[in-house]
Amino acid sequence: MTEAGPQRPVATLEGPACCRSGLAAPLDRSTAEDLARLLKAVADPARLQLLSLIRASAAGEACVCDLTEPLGLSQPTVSHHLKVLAEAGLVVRERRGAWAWYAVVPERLGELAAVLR
Amino acid sequence: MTEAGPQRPVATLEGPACCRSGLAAPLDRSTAEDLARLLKAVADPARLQLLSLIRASAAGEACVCDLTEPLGLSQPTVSHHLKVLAEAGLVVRERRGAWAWYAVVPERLGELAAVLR
DNA sequence: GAGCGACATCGACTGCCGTCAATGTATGGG
DNA sequence: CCCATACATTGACGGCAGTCGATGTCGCTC
Repeated sequence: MTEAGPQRPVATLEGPACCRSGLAAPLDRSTAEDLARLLKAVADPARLQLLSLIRASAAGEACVCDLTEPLGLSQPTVSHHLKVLAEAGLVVRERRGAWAWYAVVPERLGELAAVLR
Repeated sequence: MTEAGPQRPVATLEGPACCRSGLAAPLDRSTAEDLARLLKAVADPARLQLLSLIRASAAGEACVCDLTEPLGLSQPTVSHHLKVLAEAGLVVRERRGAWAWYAVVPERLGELAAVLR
């Protein structure tokens, strides 16, 4: 059921819209936990490499088989990391035949970057 | 000796200068680990609250005693988190009498944000 | 200088996270 | 229809990270 669950703890990050500068105002516990959850998804060497590899791919997307070797990790591990990234909304998955193609969501990365500065 | 160790694994993040867009090009393992180390320092609810609290303080700095209560954590735990942030270069410490004042380093946060987008 | 107050460090416990081998599921080809 | 391929899930293991109480250290005050 992990496939199409729209109510995930991914956090909105944008409260009342406007120019939220993130850490400008004191964060309450709940908001901080949401943000931390999202940052944890990126705070891993393997997942950072995955994001960079996918982004650097020809069409901006890549399948698992192309990612396993350059990372030097087993296929289940790569799948696991991609799932974490997907649940954080940082990548999207698209089944195409027997393959699963992953593409990064630049807007999501932008949100993350915007909150930090 | 932890006070003045200049050779810590904080990572430079800026390789050959220029406009490094971070995840644009494939990251090698070592670079990814450095970046992840830095992101891990921020990927924690308590530390995010600390950063926001310090930044929202009057003079842009705060002592431990002012941070313990709003976080609802023990003093040793707060000290621990501040040490992690300091080792990542995200905050600086200044002893003033019996108190220790912490201030955020906006440039460091900016670097982090720049790498993500 | 003796005692107090602010912070740092230590040691221990607990839970979470990254990793893999083994297994399950589905798609496509012969 | 059966097998090979691509990917996901499960279960288990090891290590790390967050938390606290207890203790250590430094500066201030009387």
